Amino acid sequence: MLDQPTVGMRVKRERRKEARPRELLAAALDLFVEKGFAATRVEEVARQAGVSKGTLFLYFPTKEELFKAVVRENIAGRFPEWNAEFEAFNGNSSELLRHFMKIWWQRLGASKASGITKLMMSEATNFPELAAFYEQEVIEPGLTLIRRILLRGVTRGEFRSIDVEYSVYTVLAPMIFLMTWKHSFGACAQACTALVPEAYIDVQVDIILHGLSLPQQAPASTSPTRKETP
Amino acid sequence: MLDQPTVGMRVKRERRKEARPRELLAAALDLFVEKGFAATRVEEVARQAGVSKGTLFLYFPTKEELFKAVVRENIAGRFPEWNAEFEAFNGNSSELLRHFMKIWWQRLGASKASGITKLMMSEATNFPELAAFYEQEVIEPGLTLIRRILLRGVTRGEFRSIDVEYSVYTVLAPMIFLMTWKHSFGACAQACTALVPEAYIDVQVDIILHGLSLPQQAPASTSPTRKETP
Amino acid sequence: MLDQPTVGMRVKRERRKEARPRELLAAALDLFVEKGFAATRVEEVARQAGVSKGTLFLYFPTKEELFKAVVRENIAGRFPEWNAEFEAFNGNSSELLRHFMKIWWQRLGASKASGITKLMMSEATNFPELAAFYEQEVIEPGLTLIRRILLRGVTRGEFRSIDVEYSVYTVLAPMIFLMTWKHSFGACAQACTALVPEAYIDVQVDIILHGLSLPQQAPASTSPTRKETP
Amino acid sequence: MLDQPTVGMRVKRERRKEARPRELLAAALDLFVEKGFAATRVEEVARQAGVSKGTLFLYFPTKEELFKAVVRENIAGRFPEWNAEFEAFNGNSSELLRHFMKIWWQRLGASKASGITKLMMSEATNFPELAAFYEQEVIEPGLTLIRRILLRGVTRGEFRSIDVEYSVYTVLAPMIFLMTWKHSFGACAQACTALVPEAYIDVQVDIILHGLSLPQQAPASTSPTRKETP
DNA sequence: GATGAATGAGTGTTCATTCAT
DNA sequence: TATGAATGAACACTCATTCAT
Repeated sequence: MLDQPTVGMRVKRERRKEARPRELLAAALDLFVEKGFAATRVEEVARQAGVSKGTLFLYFPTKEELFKAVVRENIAGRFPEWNAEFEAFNGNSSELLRHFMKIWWQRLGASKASGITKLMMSEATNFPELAAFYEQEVIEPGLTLIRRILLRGVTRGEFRSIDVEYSVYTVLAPMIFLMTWKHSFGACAQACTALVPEAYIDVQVDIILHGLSLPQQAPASTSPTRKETP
Repeated sequence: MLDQPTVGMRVKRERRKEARPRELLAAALDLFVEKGFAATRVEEVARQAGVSKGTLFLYFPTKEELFKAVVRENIAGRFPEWNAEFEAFNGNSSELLRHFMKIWWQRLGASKASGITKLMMSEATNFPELAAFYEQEVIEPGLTLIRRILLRGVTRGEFRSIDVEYSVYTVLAPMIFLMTWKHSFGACAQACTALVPEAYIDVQVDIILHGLSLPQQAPASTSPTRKETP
Repeated sequence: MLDQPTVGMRVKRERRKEARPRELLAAALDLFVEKGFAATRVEEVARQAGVSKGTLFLYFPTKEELFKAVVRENIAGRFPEWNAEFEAFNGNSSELLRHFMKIWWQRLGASKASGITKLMMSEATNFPELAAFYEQEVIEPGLTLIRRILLRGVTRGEFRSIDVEYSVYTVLAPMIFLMTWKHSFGACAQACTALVPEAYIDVQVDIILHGLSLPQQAPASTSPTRKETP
Repeated sequence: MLDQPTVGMRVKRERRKEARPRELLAAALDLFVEKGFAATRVEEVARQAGVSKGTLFLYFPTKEELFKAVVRENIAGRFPEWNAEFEAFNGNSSELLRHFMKIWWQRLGASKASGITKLMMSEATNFPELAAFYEQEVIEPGLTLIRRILLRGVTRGEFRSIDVEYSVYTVLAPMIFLMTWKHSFGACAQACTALVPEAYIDVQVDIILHGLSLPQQAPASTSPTRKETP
């Protein structure tokens, strides 16, 4: 996206050819996030990418495939990297969980890609094929990664032995909530619902780690979470 | 909704006339919750309410106004009742929080009304005015109630002194998540995303109370939460 | 079609409602015959019937269904009448066959409906569902009727015992040919391909009856066929 | 078509250049016959000819011109050969007619060329200029040949004196019908419309000869036609 | 000459909204 | 007041044709 040519620019055919899908995916991400799947017009995606409607269909055979490509490009394709980071991590599991949630926010939650998740929540029931795809490519790997983190903590004796199957949702829920919120009420900012994501995450992590900690000890890391004066 | 006449019933004209908007709103609630805003056909709403398409537009000038009316009609004033319950509660704050989340699920989360919340999340940005209304009438009182519960716990020395402003979201997030999930991926049930709400809530409450508990002690109540063998 | 209101006329809503399908079918017949199935635009059908495109879809859910309705109205629906005539016929089988082919021409072949058959020949391979429908609703009953006529002749000892299964095509082929021809080269009238249908049919019938007659005798009827001077 | 290079072959540039239109015409013939004019995609023609879409338009300015070229290329001058065969034929006229129809089927009807005729029937009205050309180059010589055969029979006292001008259609119709049928309903084979061409032709010839035979005698040849038990 | 990326007018179908009855 | 026939602006997707390379 760095050297993406502006619409008017004359560029070599071949370079454009290679750049096209990227430009289309960028435009599609923008518009899907802004308007949702159904309300986004393929023609507008094309226009925003600086091409004609027909050209879009040269690269993506249907609107649904365009959407899937957006999901792959922005979310699904990142799990290998995250899984690798998980496996390479050396610290204790509390640090791991905190690390995981922080980089999740930095790399996904704070980006436009978080809008995709909110979008899927909204449209899942109306586009079952899309929902199935998303479940398989995003939700399932995501849940698996969280599960592995929690199991690591339990196995290593760092977390108390909780019901892992349901505890994954304790980690997932605040993330999903944050993405959903950010693209709904967070975007219609009233005072009461203003939410500083980083602070929110700090607090969630803090409480979750407390919640997972072994009875006799405080959670391993005493991180710089926001705290009220005692 | 108790004396809502069944479609076939012969009722006095005047009563029907008054009942019309109610029947339309009931049908619209059903369908909006089931299919979302865009995918709901006004004709189907009318049919389900037992009137013609034209009649619907007699009462609601546009589909958007119908949607607004549905949301306004259904957010209902449950809060006075809940606030009263809060004030009358005598047990410790852990029990209070657990009680609150359980009855929330029973009375709201499990009902069709939870679909409204999911809907609002989906459509908030498309209906800013409505979003503001919803924030004021639903979200704000909800957050306030949660805040009071947490403050009670902290004040009474039952919870550790957390950042209350952000901790409310620790309570809110799992509820919002559950409602959203239930009406999205929960409805397209794949194996991996099956979620038994009551069990889910038990686990969340358990972890939250752990997370809020004072360092030196286990959470007050040893409730029937799902646990792995120690 | 007698009192079909002209487009501009103001007519009672109800009367129009009833007339609509007929007007649409008439327009559709015209255009399908003129341009073929694929090349006919539903919008033009609607316009020619004096309604908007949307209205057409109020009466016929798809273009294919519109076509089927045209086929039913103009061809398929006539077999009961023809079958009845067959059963009521009292003369000998030669007269029956001649009678059948003549009224076939008068009622179908000479009408615009003959264009439908030509059209189906052209588009059958591209619209398999339509082809199957046509085969079932038109071709099969048509072949059956011809088969019954021939069998009658053979059974009554009026025709020689031919291979009835293939002889039906001896009767069918000239009719199909005539319809096809009329709407193809017959419409681009060059001298050499001018074909007076009635005369053509007379000759075909004459030869067919000769061809079917018993060896020892001339065909029963000495009809007014065109003959060269002996 | 004998030395048409296979797609993958490396051939001298000049030879390929000359071969191009031929390859394109061959591909176009295949596809037009298989799918009809409208349903054939120029891109597929190009692909099947092993060139790019742009190249096709180098040789044929429009799809219509390609179609015209295909028809012109394929109607071929088979008539001199057939006329010569006619003139050299020594047997009686019944045998001649039977012979003629059989070789017609073997050499033309059974080949891809029969698809051209069906195509022309379908598209004649859309390509009047082409229709005129086809009439002059194919239909007229064909009718003339049939006319000569019939006249021969009448002149030699082998056929009864029928109206030759119209009787030619008695011969032509089953052939046209067979080609049309083969490329329409014959290709969507339902049980009821299955048609074995050779058997069909035998029966047609049999009946036609019977139909043409002099009153007092059976047709000259007692050929192996399909017959029911006497 | 040959390519194939790009175009954009055109198609069947949907649906919120109108309005004569 | 209530109806439901009628509307027409959209929309996803196609494909013959163009033209820079």
